Amino acid sequence: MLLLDSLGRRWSLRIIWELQDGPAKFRALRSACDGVSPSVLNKRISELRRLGFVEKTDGGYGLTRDGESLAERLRKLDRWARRWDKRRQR
Amino acid sequence: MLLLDSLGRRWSLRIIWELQDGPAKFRALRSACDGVSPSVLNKRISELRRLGFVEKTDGGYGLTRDGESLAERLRKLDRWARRWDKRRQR
DNA sequence: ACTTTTTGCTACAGTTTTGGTAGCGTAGAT
DNA sequence: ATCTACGCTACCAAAACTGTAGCAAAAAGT
Repeated sequence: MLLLDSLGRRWSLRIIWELQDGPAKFRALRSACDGVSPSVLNKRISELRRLGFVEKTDGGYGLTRDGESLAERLRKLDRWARRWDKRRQR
Repeated sequence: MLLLDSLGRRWSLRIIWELQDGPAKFRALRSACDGVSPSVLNKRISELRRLGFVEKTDGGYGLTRDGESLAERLRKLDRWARRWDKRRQR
């Protein structure tokens, strides 16, 4: 599966998720991601930039157009997951 | 993000993905997943069963209704990823 | 009944990935 | 000069994953 080959590693999608409301700086992004270690975060950011999902903006790291598009898909998936979780708890 | 909390670990979504065309037995599922080690596969299967995405059927391990529903979402995401990849290669 | 094959799964050691903390070098503000 | 915030690297410990071997039970074949 192509998506998971690129984004299946830990924190990849989470980073996209945390950037969906606008750019964030390295340290802010770090604490948004439960304090992921800076080495891993840096590695992920590099990968996401190479893939074209994330870019450096004036306000920190932000999503590209592709990144925004992916974030929208993730929101859909998240809505589904929430419904699933509610059904599940009954 | 709720979905990734549950399914963010390696092979979780891949297993769902590989089961989308019908049940598979342990060893077949294993080789479908690039020969993931049996210990990890067993762990993931247990988690997915506990979450209610996978169940034991007569033909091996198969998707529950929730599992099928998730697989459908993954297919949509995969279609998006393929389009993204094509655009990207230009 | 007996052998053979297949199955799900465990055990173990080695490698890779991630976690956690400390801190460097730079840049701007005071 | 000092202080603060920044991105980022280094380092080691811990956790996760890999790869292989092999067991016990069930199924299948003869």
